[in-house]
Amino acid sequence: MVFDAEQFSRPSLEMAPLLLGSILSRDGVSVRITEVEAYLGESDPGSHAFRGITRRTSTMYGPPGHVYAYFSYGMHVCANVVCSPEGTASAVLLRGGEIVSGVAEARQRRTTARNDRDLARGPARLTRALGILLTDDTSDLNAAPFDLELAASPVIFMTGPRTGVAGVGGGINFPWRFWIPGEESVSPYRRHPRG
DNA sequence: ACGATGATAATCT
DNA sequence: GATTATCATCGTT
Repeated sequence: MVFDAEQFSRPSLEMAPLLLGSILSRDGVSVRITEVEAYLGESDPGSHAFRGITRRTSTMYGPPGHVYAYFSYGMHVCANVVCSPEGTASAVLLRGGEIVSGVAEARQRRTTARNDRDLARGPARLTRALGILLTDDTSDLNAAPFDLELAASPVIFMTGPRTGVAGVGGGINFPWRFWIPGEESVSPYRRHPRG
């Protein structure tokens, strides 16, 4: 046990900045988290759980400190940390990080990465570098093959609009993206044309 | 540096 | 059948 799962019984908006600087390991590769996004659940128009519980979102209603993994754009896996008590949907999407050990392993999984900076820059790249699959959905982060070490002390961070969220949930009314300023592994901000 | 585009499939309506 | 919490690649500055 490397963290107290009770810590994640709070809303994802509170947990998101605390995950910055934390180290997530899986199967020989360790990533220092540098960018995340908070999703509040049923009250959040940008959240998968906005329209209630479905087969996919049921994990977000599960116990905190577990993995919510979903399949995206036909070829990518993205990973969240479930927050809030069981029964309440809330999660923090892991958007990017820096490989701090197991670079060779990560490179084997991320053969298209041209440099080490790109190994885990972006949510789908991060899961790929760690070897996270759809079958890791609902996994406990306190048990093998995972290991999560929360940052010992709070980190300086910045906030802004969430990336890639369509509709009203993506506007500046929901500045729920958090990142460590100056980090190479933080994805550049992109404006998304909305038709 | 940035913008456009195709790839590709689980989930939901 | 539509939508999508994306990435790699190619083109242009």
